[in-house]
Amino acid sequence: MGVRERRPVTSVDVAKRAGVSQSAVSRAFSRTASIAPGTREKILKAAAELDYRPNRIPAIMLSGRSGMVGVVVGGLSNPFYAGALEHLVCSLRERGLQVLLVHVDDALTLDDALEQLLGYRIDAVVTALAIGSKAVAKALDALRIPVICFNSRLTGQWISTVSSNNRAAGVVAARVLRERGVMQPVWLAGALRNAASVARGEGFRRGLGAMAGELVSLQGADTYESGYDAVSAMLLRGVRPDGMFCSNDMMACGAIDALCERAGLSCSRDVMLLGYDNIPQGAWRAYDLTTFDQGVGQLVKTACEVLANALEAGGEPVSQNIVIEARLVERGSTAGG
Amino acid sequence: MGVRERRPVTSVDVAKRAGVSQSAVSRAFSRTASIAPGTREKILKAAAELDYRPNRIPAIMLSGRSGMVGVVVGGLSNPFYAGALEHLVCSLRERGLQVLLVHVDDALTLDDALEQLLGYRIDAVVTALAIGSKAVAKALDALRIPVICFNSRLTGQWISTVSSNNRAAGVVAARVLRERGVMQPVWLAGALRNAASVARGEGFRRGLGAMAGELVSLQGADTYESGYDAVSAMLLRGVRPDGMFCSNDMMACGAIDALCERAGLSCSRDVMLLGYDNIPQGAWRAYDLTTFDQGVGQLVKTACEVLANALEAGGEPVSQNIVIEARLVERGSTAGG
DNA sequence: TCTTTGATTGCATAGCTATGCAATTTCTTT
DNA sequence: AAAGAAATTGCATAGCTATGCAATCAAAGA
Repeated sequence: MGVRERRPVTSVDVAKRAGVSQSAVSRAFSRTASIAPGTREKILKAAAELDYRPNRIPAIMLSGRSGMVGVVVGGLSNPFYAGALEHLVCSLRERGLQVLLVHVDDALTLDDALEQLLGYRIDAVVTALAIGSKAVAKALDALRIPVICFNSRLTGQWISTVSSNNRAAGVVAARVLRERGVMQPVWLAGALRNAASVARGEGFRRGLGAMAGELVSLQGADTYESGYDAVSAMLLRGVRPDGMFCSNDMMACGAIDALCERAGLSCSRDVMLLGYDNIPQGAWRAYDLTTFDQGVGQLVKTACEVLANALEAGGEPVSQNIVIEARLVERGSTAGG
Repeated sequence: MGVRERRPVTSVDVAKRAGVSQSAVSRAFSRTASIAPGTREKILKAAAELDYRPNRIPAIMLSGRSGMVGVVVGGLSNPFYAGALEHLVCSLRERGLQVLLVHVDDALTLDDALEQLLGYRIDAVVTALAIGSKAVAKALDALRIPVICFNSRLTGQWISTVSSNNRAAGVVAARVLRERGVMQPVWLAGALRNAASVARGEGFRRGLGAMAGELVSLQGADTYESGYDAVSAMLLRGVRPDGMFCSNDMMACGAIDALCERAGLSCSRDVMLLGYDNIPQGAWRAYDLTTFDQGVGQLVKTACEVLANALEAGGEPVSQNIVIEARLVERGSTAGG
């Protein structure tokens, strides 16, 4: 048998074996093309025997569309983002789009990463970056391909956003605490440049109304540790809250642990507490956290629809901004008693 | 100015503007090619003015190498996998490899997904699937490209594995519990087809030695809920453990919560408990979980090296199996008192 | 100055598929 | 049965870059 050829199987090989032209092979694998059922069957049989897989690369060259979407993530350590990514990958695949994944620490990495992705002629970009600056927006807009951002305030000709109604949720959080007689409310903010966090804080303050004067604001950084540390410091300063709203669930868990461990305060009995994101860990019995569910499924589905619209716009920039209401999920941390 | 052309900028456009040939442009963007510094500068300037990005697609056709690696994940809801993915994406990018991400629920999805990925001529596959069957191994091996699996027993000409020493860790877990006077050990297993879990259980049983007769084995499914439920059922049956080894941290957290809530048992004071994976949540104060750290960094680094080897093998199948020792991380859940 | 060497550049091509168009075959209709 | 309509098929080509090869040019040595 001589040397085993490693040359990949092409449509020409299949055509030869099936006794048809190369174009027939191409059509056999296309859903829309016109081809006789018998011919298709014959070709698919030959293809299976040769273990032929249609090569998408030449098609990309011809159409200029790769069918790949660049997905930029940062902070997968937050289960909310990990879950969102999982949903996103599935939804995009259902639409025949592949995910080219990039992880980003800072703006520098982002530029680099985008350069590389552009070489692959990605059709669009989806980002779940919590933090976005004007520079980032500019870099994304310069790509001249559709960009979809979650919970971001980035703007641009090509940039669409899908966000939960952070401000409204903040108002609701305040109402819940007021209704239950909270006298000393505390707001635990996320990273300074996290637009969603800022909006949640604004809503909370507004919702507190007359009580806003009593509000104590803490600065966190979106992580469990930052929540734990911020609340520990607050306790050392002698502040004794009876109600808290935390910009996300990770920090909320940190806050609960600090309250308990540093001051013996029990969440719910001594302090009512709300988080945001509805991560699985918030439902763990040790935390039993009241929180806001952004509806990851809905969020991702909407993002995909926006994306599909933008891709069909035929090279014209599309910019939509969609807001989805978050749903309050009440658990033990606001049950009182 | 007429109609704005949407045709993407090609190397020919840059060549024209810079007054050189198309090949010169190609060489200007290549690190190895021979080109005069002045010429390169001139070309890069023209390229920047036109906003030209080298297109990798034609190069893929010529070389047959896409520079993309298919990464198959399932269960990103386990923070261990989410973290591993994050590391992996970064490490691969440092080596100039892009990540084409696929999420998989079951074997069916996998076949579909692989079909699609093959169309993009991926150079290799990396999987972090906890669960692998013979059918999966066969499907992967049939791709005739390097495959790297984490913590798996999949075998094949093209399949390499990188695993932590699950059995040895199980032995260590048993020793820890024995040394601290545990009389009623319990093993909480992960999903049945999870090879890593099986190995951990075997090691644990072996490490218990004479005490293995007392061992109570529970069946979980790798999730928090499954751990909570399995332990709750055990408590209902009247079993009162004083030492537990859980196949992963998620289940360990569920176990701790069930012990406390269903039987008022305190982890550490009444029950010594170990997990596996060292997920961030295990370090949260509410759990303070002793666990085994697989060393994600090391694991991923090794996987990338194996991958690089395999890619350099020039089409010949490569199969390595590397085992890394897990490190015991002692925290409060085994502190006693 | 002439030859030799090395560096730089351009030409031409390969790589594989999808698709417009024309040619051919099959089916319908009268 | 003939003509027209519809379906099917093959031919030829575009799409963009990297690279072997030959040609050109500059520099160095004789």
